[in-house]
Amino acid sequence: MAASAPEHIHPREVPLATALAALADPVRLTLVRELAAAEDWERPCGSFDVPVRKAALSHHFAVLRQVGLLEQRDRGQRRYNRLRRPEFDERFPGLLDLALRTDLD
Amino acid sequence: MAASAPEHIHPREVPLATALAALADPVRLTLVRELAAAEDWERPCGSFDVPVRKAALSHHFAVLRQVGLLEQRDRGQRRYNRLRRPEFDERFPGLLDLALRTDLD
DNA sequence: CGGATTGTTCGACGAACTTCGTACACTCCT
DNA sequence: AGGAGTGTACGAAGTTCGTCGAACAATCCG
Repeated sequence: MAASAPEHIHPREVPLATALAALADPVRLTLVRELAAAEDWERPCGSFDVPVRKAALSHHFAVLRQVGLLEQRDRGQRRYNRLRRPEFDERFPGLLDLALRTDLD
Repeated sequence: MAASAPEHIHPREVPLATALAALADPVRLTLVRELAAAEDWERPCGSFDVPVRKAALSHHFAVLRQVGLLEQRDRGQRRYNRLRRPEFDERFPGLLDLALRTDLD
């Protein structure tokens, strides 16, 4: 699995422009939407349907982590994911709701 | 003034990711905020306090126009600006409000 | 008309972003 | 111990983005 434990930061410390840039990407938007449709800790990194290889996928997960939207936890040989929805909503009200609206694509 | 009349498109035709990308830039964020603080048609393009030359400034205005957030109108030798706030809010509820919150920077 | 003002367009440059392949780290299972 | 499975780190390549200077267009004014 991963070489190092993932570092998490709180959405509080994230500038608005950084959060917008993180969500302004089709791959990351897909990740966020699939995560929102699943239970917390249900999905390991490799279980997402996106058209990039695992190196790029790992990068996108890092971006989402660095805006405080994603939390990761290692269990066994996999890294499981969870959306930090309450924390992110508190900092950027309505933004995640907007990102989940597939009718706006 | 301008070489061609500005072309406007409605926010309805703008994908979410494009709108997010347009607002994920510090210069454009400044433009939007100064516009929000002014009356409609009050500010010509050259009246904004941003650290870029006019070529770059023109580019940023074009980006905002192409996401349906900015409307421009020529009068005399100047091009005046207005935020298309109701239209944009209808398409992306809450997004502009978020962009105007300087406490999130 | 001629000059000043305002903003766009064009071509170019550097920085940043995205992706990839490969190598490595960690865990589970036999 | 060894092998398979999962994800990260690193370096390289290609693309996109933001910026600039210079040239151009349109308007106003003397």
